[in-house]
Amino acid sequence: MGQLCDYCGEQRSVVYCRSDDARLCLSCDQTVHSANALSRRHLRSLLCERCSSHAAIVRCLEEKASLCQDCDYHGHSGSISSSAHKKQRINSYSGCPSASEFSKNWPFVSEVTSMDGLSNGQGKGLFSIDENHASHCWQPDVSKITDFSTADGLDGLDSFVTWTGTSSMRMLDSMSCSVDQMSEFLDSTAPKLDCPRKAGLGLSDDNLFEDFDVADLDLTFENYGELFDESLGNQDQMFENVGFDSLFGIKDMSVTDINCLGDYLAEESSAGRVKMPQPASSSAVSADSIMSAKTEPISCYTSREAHSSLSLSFSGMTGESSGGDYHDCGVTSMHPMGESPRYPPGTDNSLPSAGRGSAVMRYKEKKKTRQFEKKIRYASRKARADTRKRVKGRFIKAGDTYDYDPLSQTKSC
DNA sequence: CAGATTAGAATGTCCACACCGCGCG
DNA sequence: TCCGCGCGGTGTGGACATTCTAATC
Repeated sequence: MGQLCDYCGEQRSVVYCRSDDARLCLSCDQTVHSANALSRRHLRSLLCERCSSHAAIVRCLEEKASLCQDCDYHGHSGSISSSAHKKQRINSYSGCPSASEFSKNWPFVSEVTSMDGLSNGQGKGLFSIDENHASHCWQPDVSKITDFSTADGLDGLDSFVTWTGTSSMRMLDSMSCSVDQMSEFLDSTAPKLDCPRKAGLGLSDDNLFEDFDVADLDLTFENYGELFDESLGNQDQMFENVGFDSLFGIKDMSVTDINCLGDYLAEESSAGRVKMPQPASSSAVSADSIMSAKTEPISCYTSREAHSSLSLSFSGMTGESSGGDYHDCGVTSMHPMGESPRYPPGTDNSLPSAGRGSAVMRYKEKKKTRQFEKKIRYASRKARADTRKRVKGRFIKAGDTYDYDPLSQTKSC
């Protein structure tokens, strides 16, 4: 028996909402996410049937179970037979799907639960997979998120791709990594990639980093509009049309590519040819940490758990490499599990050269004007803080009197 | 050359509370 | 629409703890 719905506490939870960090039954999912336009945008996915904790990203056809990253990995990496299981990717969705929409767009969703409480009452029995669409393509479709907020969501099974083996996309939590390290790392690795798919990564492309120095990259953004090409007019459109990957010129990065990159980096690192940034202790890689991340986009994958120390992250990184100038860019870089970067349909995913050029110009302009020295926003607060009593650097209550002797390290009232 | 140790630098955390800014009547 | 009130969150600096990096053995 799975976990009960976080909202009603009665029905079995079926859906995981990342934004709310909530596990909901389908009825409550519909109720909660029909409240307003913002909640309708929440990306949800099916709940892992094994751990009932995380969003499912794959459907194992053999086991007829929807699994999260961890459960998929642990369940399918142990033996050859299990790793050969056919699987299909499960995408996220938004909007407020009715039962019929659910079953139409996700016909594989059948045996998991009933749609008790759904308004139209059609949803008995939902989760199953049409194996006619099974193929052995390893490369999941990374382009689609079912959007039930629009009239034309997904066209049924187009959103599912089947492969075998583990999903193996170990997503990484943020870790400390200076821009210099990142730049050095990219500079040193880009030309050397010896991965069959490196062309797909774009890392072998000499032009990729032309006039694009990561160390110069200003990753401190005022808003998402600055991050993307403002010429697009509105940010929604930007998110619709531009993936974070495009920002960095890495396009068409499939899971295979990521695996190759991970493998390559592991080899290079172990051989000492690539110095990898040392992960901070807080950077323990876990799906949990990712799922709890408040902000989303930009993906960091490695190919295997063993490669978890090779993660790249842009969290807390800015374009300034000098010490003490780190600021959280406010845009951490994760594709939540099972969620794909969104690319403009039917196009390549590279930033248009004109847009890229303007982005570079805007960056350079901002770099000229930015100031990193501490700026006092409220002089009155500073004045107050300057006169406030402290003990060991900490503010103390105004009424308290401390006879603090720094040598004795004790206090008396 | 690899590993252990050490020193110094960098970064994060904590505290109290005035005040800013927002929502509400 | 404007105004006043109440409330919650923010920002402020110094000491200390923790983490990271580089140098040395």
